[in-house]
Amino acid sequence: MGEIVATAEEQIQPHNNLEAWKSTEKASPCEQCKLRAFNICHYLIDDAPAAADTPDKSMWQPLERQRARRNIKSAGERANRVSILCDGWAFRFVQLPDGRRQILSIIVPGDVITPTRIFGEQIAFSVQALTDVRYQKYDRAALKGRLATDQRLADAWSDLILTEHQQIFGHLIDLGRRSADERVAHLVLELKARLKQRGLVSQQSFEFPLSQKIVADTTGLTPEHVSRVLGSFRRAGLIEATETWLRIINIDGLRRVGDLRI
Amino acid sequence: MGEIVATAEEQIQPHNNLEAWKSTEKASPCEQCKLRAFNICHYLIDDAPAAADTPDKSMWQPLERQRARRNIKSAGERANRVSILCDGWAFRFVQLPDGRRQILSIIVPGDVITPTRIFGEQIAFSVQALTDVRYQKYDRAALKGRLATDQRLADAWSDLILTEHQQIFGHLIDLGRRSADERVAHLVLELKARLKQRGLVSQQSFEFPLSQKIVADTTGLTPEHVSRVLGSFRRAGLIEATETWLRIINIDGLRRVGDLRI
DNA sequence: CGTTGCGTTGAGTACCATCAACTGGGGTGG
DNA sequence: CCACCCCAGTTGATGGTACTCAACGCAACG
Repeated sequence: MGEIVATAEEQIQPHNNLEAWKSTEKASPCEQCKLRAFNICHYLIDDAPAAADTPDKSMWQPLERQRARRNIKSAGERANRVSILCDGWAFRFVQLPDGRRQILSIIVPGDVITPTRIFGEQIAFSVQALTDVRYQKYDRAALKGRLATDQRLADAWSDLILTEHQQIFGHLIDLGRRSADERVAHLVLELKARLKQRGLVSQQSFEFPLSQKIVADTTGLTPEHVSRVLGSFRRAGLIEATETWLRIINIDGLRRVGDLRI
Repeated sequence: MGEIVATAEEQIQPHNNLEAWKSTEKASPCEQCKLRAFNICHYLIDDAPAAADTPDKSMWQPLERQRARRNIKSAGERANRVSILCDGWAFRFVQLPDGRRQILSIIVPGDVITPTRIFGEQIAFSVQALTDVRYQKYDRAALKGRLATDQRLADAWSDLILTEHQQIFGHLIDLGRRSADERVAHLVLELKARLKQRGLVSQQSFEFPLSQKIVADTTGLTPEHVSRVLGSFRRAGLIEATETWLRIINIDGLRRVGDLRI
């Protein structure tokens, strides 16, 4: 882990817009959000129909915050809010009584934390913050109301659910039928693709705040083995990584390992 | 595999209502369906609102049929129909170019084949018939229309999607964090629970038309290992099985192996 | 300066895959 | 009617991938 992605931090600063929010919190926190152009918020805010029945006071609420390693939601909890992750990373997971843990999916900035919550109050998994996070809550009923009248928002939300489904299926294939190398490479490439859609990748390098324990619990491996796999990737000149950033050096090589087409 | 569940076939005959349909095919094929009380069709047909805007001619269409081992849908295909499996079993799967195959889920009689198709035309997986099957197709747009006006149907459909989600999450946990024994036991118990909801379990015994190759592709194992696991279950007095039926002898023992609570 | 958490590395091992041979049943064709 | 094949399942031998257990370095932190 000696080699450092020296310039990465200057290139992208996903957190810096938060500094701006702090000072203007009485206005909409979404005002200066750089993700808005690339995620569902575009349809919620910018593209709202002219006759929007909801000047939606919920949109002017201050953001919720949570610190790294704290749970945002717990399995079985009931709630009538749908949250969107404005800043920071999180993950959905299930904790088994004997200590085993399976991470169901990683949530990156701009994602909806619980897209299926529009269908029901309860969720079957817990959500934990991976970094310090801020998120916006929307009232479930109000959202459902808007989905009923705003066709473009409804379509976008449908897309969200379908995309999530495909991600889960990809994950199932990884866990059921792919080797450790394939799983890890695939995870890296998938996260890169998702971050790219949000404008958070530059020069093949991006924020990657996953500890090896988190990677292990996502890919169904042990942390020790993840260390070996990532080590082999590094020695093969495929990637470079620090604690919080990752740069893909040889993307074709990495794809050869883990971007197996479905 | 010597021991036979001698009386099972007399106890339940899930296929026999089809014989009735054959002779009355000009009427609604759903007329005599025994599953209707237990699945989404209840809300589609029996519980239709008085002012149903749709005397839905689609409901009077003859059933589609497909023979065992043939694909019902292929990944990437576009279609504007949502299908409900009236009779027989099927499975959703992804075929990898190198021959590996992962089964995403098993579809039992009464299930919606593609619940998420209401959100979009395309699906990411293929569906294959496991036995001879018959299914009813509904027009996606018409269904969406009814969902918009019929609250109980909409709620039922939401439930469908949430339930499917939870099943998938359970599957992810199995593949990522559970041993072969646990996976197989869990699969058996999950299918039993789902069949029970449809009134298709009697005396702990139920139809089970999955070959060991199918079980292997579902659980991420090899057929040989599935054979060993099922063999050990049989020798331990947990289950009895024929090619198409399965009886749980010692449900507590089986639960101790694979019903680990989430 | 001890502690704690994370990553790395090594040695030994277990679980499951792979390869192979064999069985029995069902279908097919001579 | 029998020979044959094919498929599903079983069983054994062998091996590899990834796990387990353990020790250690290192940075952050109180």
